Amino acid sequence: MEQTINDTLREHNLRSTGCREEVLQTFLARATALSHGDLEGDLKDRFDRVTIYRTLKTFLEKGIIHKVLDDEGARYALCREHCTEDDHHHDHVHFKCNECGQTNCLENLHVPAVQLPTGYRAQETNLLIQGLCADCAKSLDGRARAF
Amino acid sequence: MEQTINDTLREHNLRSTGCREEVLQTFLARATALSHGDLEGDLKDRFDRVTIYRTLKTFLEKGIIHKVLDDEGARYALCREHCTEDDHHHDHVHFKCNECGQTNCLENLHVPAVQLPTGYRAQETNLLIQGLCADCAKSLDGRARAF
DNA sequence: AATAATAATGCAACAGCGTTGCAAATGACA
DNA sequence: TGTCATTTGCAACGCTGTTGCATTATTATT
Repeated sequence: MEQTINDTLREHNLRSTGCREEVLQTFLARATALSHGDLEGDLKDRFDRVTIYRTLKTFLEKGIIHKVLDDEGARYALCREHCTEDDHHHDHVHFKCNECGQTNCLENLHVPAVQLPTGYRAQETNLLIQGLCADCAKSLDGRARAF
Repeated sequence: MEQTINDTLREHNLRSTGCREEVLQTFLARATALSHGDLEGDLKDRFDRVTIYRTLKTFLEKGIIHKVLDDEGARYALCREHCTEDDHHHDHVHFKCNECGQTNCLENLHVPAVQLPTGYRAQETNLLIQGLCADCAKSLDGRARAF
């Protein structure tokens, strides 16, 4: 694992540093879209806020993570497909649960094509669906039945 | 026009005040999604920043404007359909031009349905397409041909 | 293993966004 | 016209994200 992380950094031409390793580690462990605040919560005693910001920026540029549009501020998630500096490709759907607050990539759902008006050209697409994730929907149903 | 604005406010149970009239006026005049900063630019000599924030918040709650997801911060646009406090309904596409920076509602393009994984429930959907609007695409082509 | 070159970090400072509390001003309505 | 609830402006604050600069760590090279 330790190895995987350093391999990933090296593959993207980045030096291995404590902050980068731990940020990447956190993304792998949490497996959900994280905000800067989420990361700062975990890492602030060991690293400076600014360093975390710069790490996110670097990872974004190098294609290790991608930005996830959220109704409140920015989040980031690992690129599962192999992205590089020049070729970030993400056309999957993002889902935010209004109950637990988690935002996730639905990797295998990709954004349906939309017929734009004449002359318009699409470059990037971002689809965010908000609602209830399977877990929350289930436990809310359970709670409702109890009444 | 002046009349329309006050009617709209009244319909949503809001008092007519200078700031509300001018903010609404600005939305009608600019016909594009506006950020708080855009409004502040136009109105800051007449109204306080905070008042503009509160006006946006009120309009949002009452269903006069809706939030538009943007890659950098929040924007707002008029609700064309008739929304109320309890019933905000927006399933149209938002388009942001990477050249001129404008974000617009494509009212008549609505978001295609997506088959979510089992157990998931959708409540809101937000599709942002970024690229070139017709005007910018055309003028960029023209410029390219000149070389 | 030591070094030099380059890159990353921490710190301080700053700008912008968005919110809150409170006193003063304003709008709606009798 | 006066009353009351609502809205406004102001001051202050916290959070997000950025920049410049001196220090420290990583990497490649000898």
